[in-house]
Amino acid sequence: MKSRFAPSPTGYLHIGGARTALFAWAWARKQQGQFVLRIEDTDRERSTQASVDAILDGMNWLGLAHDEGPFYQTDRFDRYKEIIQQLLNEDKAYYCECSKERLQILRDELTEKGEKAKYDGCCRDKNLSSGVVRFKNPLEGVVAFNDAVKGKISIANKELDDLIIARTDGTPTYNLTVVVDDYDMEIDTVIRGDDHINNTPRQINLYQALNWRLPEFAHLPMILGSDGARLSKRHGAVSVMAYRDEGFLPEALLNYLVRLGWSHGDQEIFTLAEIVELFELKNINKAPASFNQEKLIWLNQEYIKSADVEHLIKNLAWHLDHQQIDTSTGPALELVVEHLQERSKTLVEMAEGMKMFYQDFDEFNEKLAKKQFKDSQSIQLLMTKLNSLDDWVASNIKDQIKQVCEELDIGFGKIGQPFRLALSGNGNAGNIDIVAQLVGKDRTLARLQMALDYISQRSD
RNA sequence: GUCGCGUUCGUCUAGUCCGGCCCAGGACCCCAGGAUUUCAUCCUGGUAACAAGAGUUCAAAUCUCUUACGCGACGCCA
Repeated sequence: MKSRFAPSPTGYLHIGGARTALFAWAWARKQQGQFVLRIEDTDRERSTQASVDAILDGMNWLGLAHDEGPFYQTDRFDRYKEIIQQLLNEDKAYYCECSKERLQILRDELTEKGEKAKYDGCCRDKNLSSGVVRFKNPLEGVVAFNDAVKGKISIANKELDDLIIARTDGTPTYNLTVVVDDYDMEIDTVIRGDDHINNTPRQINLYQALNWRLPEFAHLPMILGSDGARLSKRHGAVSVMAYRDEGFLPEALLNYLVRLGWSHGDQEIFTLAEIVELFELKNINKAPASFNQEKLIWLNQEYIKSADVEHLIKNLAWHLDHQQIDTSTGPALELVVEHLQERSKTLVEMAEGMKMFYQDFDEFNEKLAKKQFKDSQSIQLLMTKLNSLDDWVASNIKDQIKQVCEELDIGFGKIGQPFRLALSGNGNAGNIDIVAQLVGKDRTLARLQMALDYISQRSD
């Protein structure tokens, strides 16, 4: 069994494409079959190597490995030509010399009359020998197929026209290449977006003209933006790699994507292995789904919370580099990541939260400092106590804080809050004793001194 | 416009094939409590939907028809 993902390289890998790829990949894996990657680059005007690279990068980051390919349609022009010639020889296709202008006028006229704009078959019987090549679509009858997600679909042949299968320059067009490739590559299940659903009857006619067996079709509903319109740039990030940049874990994105239009009862969280094991085409929804960033964030957080520290560190590398955080000196990365795991929605957040352990800062958050840094006595006392601490571990630090509370007869928060701010600069810190331990003795004392300086400066 | 496809809480969805167990369940978001050294996490609870109408039936979210709305296709793009 084989399925495929066949993007055209006219841009980066976007969310919709990624989900299509995921479904095709999951189905192949589930069947213990092969997953084929094919680059549909017949449109040479718009296809770019940069896009090919971007798609490959995206697939790679997601971890959707292909078993065959990537195949490039531009490498297969001889094969397409052969098929086009065969169709011409068998009188199943013909040359057409209608100009683009004539076609445009024809379309305008038909649209005006309220009819479907389709080619009128003008050159069908002219026996021409140059121009574009058109496929002789059957005039009568109905094309019907059973879509694995949409169910029975049928359309009358008279709704279809004679589609162009080769351009004036001889290059083949999509509807021809996709049929030839899916046949040659022995694709059993064609999984693609339902924007292709209207092409399917034309392709089926092509299969039949060629006497080829039909694959199964599974048309996935589109992904919509929050406003119900087709997902596009104005809805925010649509590129898969933008989600890496924003701090998402690939498996979280995959989990989110698989639940967009597919479900297995009430289960929300799926490991990759579970997706493969449980995936069924029949559980795919017919209706389009809206992309909801909040749920993605929730999932991401769930994944971060339960991930292996090592795994997080691996995925964090890009962010540390990007945010220019040098972790070569300072506390062990593992400990910091572990501490941040429960409090980071994204890897970007986590990296930001790491800064206080590896970088010094010049000033405190002004608003918080004004509120928290008032009493120098308690800070002074805390400093003295911490300074004399030999074994710099969280439990001892905690004891010292408690002692300060007792001696001064104040609540934990009274000293805890200023301490927290002193350590972090912005108040974003978790367990104060652990944070202090990780920040280290020297830096902790230096920052408390900074707080003291701040207080004396203000009172001047 | 024509053709195709679709329509369950704000969002993702379960249930629809084989009508009753559904005055519709789960999750995100939101709200209220609780726990906690801030935040976060965690726990408990709550709000909220079968697009509309007609029909079949003892019984319809589930079957049939009509309407509305949405999306897609209608390219020498894919």
